[in-house]
Amino acid sequence: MGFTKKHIFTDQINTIANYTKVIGHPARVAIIQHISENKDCNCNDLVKAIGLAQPTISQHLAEIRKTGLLNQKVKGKNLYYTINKDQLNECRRVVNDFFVKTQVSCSK
Amino acid sequence: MGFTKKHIFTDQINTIANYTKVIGHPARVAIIQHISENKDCNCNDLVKAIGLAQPTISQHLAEIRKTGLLNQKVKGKNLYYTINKDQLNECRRVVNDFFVKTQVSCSK
DNA sequence: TAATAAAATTGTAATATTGCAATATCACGT
DNA sequence: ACGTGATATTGCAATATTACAATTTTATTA
Repeated sequence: MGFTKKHIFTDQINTIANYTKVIGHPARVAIIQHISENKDCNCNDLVKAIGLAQPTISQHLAEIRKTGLLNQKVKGKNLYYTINKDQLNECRRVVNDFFVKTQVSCSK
Repeated sequence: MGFTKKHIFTDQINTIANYTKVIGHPARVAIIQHISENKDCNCNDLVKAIGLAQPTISQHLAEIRKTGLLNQKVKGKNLYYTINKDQLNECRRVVNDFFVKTQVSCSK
């Protein structure tokens, strides 16, 4: 095989896994942190700061974007990224709910 | 390539990614939830409850074990799993710190 | 319009992951 | 010791992921 059998799981479970999967790579953690810490951060800045090639960073950015965690602002030929705070909060809520639910269940 | 360049990231970032990567697969989310919700849950129970083959469940269990999130209790020929609450709490703390740090940074 | 600069896309190689059948291991009961 | 049941391991096929070079796209500026 090689592919994940998503159809056998509930939407709720897939949602949790989708969010955590994005944060499940150090480059994407570093990208999210760098964007949050630096106003007017573009792809090139991330390439320099993180040390992966430009296509690699661009690819990771696309993965993060899929979950709605990024906003883009075009200024001339530059594309500046910021964190979508609402979506980050939603992501945090989903992940936190997983922890809370699990902790409550296993304390019964 | 194909492998993750972990050495270019800080330990802190790799720790976050390691924890979230484990939760980044729906089968592992389902396994963790099922174990937390059911006392005396063994591998066979998970196979029946989740619907993946026994070797697949066993493999996912091994991945979750690597992060220290599981305890094992041998009772005869059965192996019962429970959640390691301390480690789950540590995991929650690491992931929550990531969210807090990111939210604080991008609100400046 | 040509040169430049930034970022996405394409193509590709290497490695990792997912899933399962078959087998091995381990502990119990007979 | 033998059979049984539970789980881990092995081996393998299919797919996904990671990373980068080369190229394309897009917008800007000379």
